Amino acid sequence: TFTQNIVIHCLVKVGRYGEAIELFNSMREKRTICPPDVVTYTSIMYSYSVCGQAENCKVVFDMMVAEGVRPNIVSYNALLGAYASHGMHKEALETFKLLKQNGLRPDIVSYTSLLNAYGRSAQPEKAREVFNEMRKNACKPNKVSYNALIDAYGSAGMLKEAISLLHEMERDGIQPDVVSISTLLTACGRCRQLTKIDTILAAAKSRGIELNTVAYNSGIGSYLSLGDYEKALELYALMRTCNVKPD
RNA sequence: UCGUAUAUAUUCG
Repeated sequence: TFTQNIVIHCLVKVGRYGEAIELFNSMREKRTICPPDVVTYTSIMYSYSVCGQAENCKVVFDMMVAEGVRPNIVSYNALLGAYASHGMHKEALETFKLLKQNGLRPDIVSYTSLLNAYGRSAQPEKAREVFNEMRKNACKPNKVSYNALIDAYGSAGMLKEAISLLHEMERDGIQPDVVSISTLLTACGRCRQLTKIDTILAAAKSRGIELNTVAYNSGIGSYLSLGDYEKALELYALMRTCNVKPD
């Protein structure tokens, strides 16, 4: 079972989902030799999540329960992640409640996924509530949690709040990273505040955060989305100067 | 890091 799980994991990572499911089904058929365990089911749930098939992710989750394997926190988190990626906050919240009903404690991944579900459905205030609840339950938000909340505000047009989280995280002892910066650069375009791009680039520089390709793309994309081609080209030139590869 | 699974950024059809 352990060996097969590793193979399934590899197949999923390289995008050979059909073969992963084939192997999964063969394990279920010959249950006496290598029966699927909680990791097997969860890996398959994850593969459906990656394919954007939240419904099938839930089907496998139910299948696991029906076949006598207890979902653990990672299984619930995989389902939460599938819902979150589609902004399906209602289903995500139900899953979150269900996990607690089954005696499991939400961990940082659970909270961050639920937060993200609200962020993706344009409900930054609900995302903030989840963030606060996380702390109340002695679950310290990390870099990923902060970045997800920054994106929740940025996607909702609340650039001020997004930027102030940069300072809030530092006060909390957490260093912003290139994802934080990239998220904010994207937010500048969505919030139509291109003048903040320079502010954010300066903030990155002063913290020693090196921008990568995605981060430059974010900034250039923000300029382009509002038609500021001059600034877009300028940023592209900076990217070349810094030896960051365009894609 | 200590044999396998889960959460955050650019592309908006």
